[in-house]
Amino acid sequence: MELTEFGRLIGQESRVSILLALMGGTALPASELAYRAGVANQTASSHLNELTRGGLIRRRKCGRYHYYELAGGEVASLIENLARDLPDRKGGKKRPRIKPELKSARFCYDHLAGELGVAISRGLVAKGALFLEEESFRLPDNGHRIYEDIGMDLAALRLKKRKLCPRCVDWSERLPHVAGSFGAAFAEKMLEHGFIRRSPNNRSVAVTQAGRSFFSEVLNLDLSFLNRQTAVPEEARRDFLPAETI
Amino acid sequence: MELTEFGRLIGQESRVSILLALMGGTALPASELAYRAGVANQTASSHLNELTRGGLIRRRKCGRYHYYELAGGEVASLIENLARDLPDRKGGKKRPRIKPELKSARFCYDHLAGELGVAISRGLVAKGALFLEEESFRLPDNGHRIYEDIGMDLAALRLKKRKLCPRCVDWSERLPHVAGSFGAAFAEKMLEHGFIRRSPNNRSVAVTQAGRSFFSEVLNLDLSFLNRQTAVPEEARRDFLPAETI
DNA sequence: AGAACGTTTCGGTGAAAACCGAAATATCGG
DNA sequence: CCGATATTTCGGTTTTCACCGAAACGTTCT
Repeated sequence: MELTEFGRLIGQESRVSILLALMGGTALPASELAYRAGVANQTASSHLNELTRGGLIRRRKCGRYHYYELAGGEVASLIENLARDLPDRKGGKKRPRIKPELKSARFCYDHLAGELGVAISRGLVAKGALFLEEESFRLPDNGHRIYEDIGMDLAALRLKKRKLCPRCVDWSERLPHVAGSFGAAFAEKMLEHGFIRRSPNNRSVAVTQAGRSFFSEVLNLDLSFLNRQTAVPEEARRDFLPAETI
Repeated sequence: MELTEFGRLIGQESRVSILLALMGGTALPASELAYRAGVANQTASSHLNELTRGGLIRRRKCGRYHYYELAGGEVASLIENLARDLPDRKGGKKRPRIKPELKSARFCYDHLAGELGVAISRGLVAKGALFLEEESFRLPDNGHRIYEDIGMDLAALRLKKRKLCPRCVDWSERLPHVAGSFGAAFAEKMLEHGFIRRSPNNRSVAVTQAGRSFFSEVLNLDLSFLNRQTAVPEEARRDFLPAETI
C-alpha cells in the first residue's frame, strides 16, 4: 500500500475506531463495528470497504452476517508500533491516558500484551521455558514441563509456517513480550483453562482466581498490578461503548 | 500525537512529498518544499504549519528564509519503518518500484542507509570495528584504527546524550545498519573526505572514485551494486522534480 | 412464499479542507 | 527609506468525503 493511502485510512476517527475494535483479533459483524464507531450501518459499510481494499482488514461471510477482521498479525503490530512511536507534541496536549484495564492486560491481535503479557514472557524466561534472543524468543529444544502441564503441543506449532515466537514490543509498556504462533497458542490455553477471560467490550483481559493461582505459583509472577484498578466484579456487555483510545 | 491526527497529516500527497523531501535530514526553505510538492507557496505554508503543530517538523528561521526540517531522527525512523511495514494490497497494484539510486545509497535522516549503508555496517563488523548486539551495535572500547584514520573522535561521541550506535532496519533492504550519533558522524566524515556526495535533488548519495577505493580497500566492500544503475556522470540540479516515492 | 433481518448500493447534503490570488509581514540590499 | 524577495495571512472557490435516508440485495425463519 501507499503511504498516503494508509494515512488517509487511519486519518479518520470512525475508521480508526473500527480498526481499534478489531485489534483484539476477534472478527466482528459489520453492524457491531458501525455501533462501536458511532455511525450508521451504511457509513460503516463504506469504511469497511475502503479498509478492505487497502488490505488492512478482510471479510468472512457467514450467512447473512459479514464478519470483518484484521488482515493479519502484521497489521496489528503495524498499528501498535505506530501508536507506540508517535512523537509527543511538544507544547500541545499530551497523549491521552491509557485505559487502566487495557494497560494491565489485553489481547494484541491473538497473543497477550500489556503488563500481563510482559510479565508472562518474563516469567517464562525466568523459569527457563523461554529464551530471549536477538530478534525473537526461542523455545527450549526439549520443550518444558510448564507446557506439558497446560497441554500445549509445541511440536505442532513448530510445523506451522508462521513465526514461532517473535518478540513484540508493547505499545503501552514498551517492553518485549512473546507473540507468534506460540504466543497465540499460549493465550488460547490460558482462555481454555479459565485463567483469563476476554472482555466482551474491548480487547482487555481479566485474570480469574484460578489464573491468579496459576500465574503466581507456576510462573512466580507478581500480580500486584492487577489490583491497582478498582475491581469490577461482573463485567456486563455495555450498551453504550465509549470511544476507544488505543 | 493522536493516531488519527498523524494519519490525517500523512494522508495527503502534498504533505507526504514535503516529509519525504525532508527525510534526507537537510533543512529546506519553504519555497523549495512548495516546489517539490508541486503546490503554491501559500498552500505549502499551511501544510508546513500543520506538520509543525503535529510535531513532525520544526522551523529554523534564518533571515528572511524559513528552513524546515524533520523534528528529529525519531520522526525519520517512524516514517521509514512505517513505509517498510505497510501491507501489500492483495489483488491491487503492487508497491511502486523503488528508485534505483535511493535503493543503492541514500541518507536516512543523518546516517547512511540503502545497500551502501548496510554494506558499510557489515564491513565494519567484519573488520572488528563494530559489534552487532541485541538492540544496537557496540563500538570497541579502545576504538579502532579505521576511525583514527578518517579522523573520527569516538570519545566525543560517547559524551553526547544521543544514542551512540543503535540499529536501524532499512526500509528498502530490511537489513540492519548503524544509526545514531556514530552513524551520523561516520556519514559526515565520508562527505568530508569526498568519498560520497549528496544529490541536490533528493536524499540519494553517489560514491566517488575516492570513495570506491576507500570502501573496497579499507572495508573490503563489494560495490557491484553501484554499477547496476546507468552512471550519471554529472548530476545537475533538475528544474523539474518528479514526485518522490519513498 | 412472505416477513424479518443484516448488509450493501445509490443519491444527495453538508462540512472539511486543499488550493490559489491578493494582500500583509518581515528581511535584505542598496 | 525604497524596492526586491521570502513567507505568511486572509478570502473565496472547488474538491473531497463523511454521513445518512431510501432502496436493493441476500439470507434466515416461519
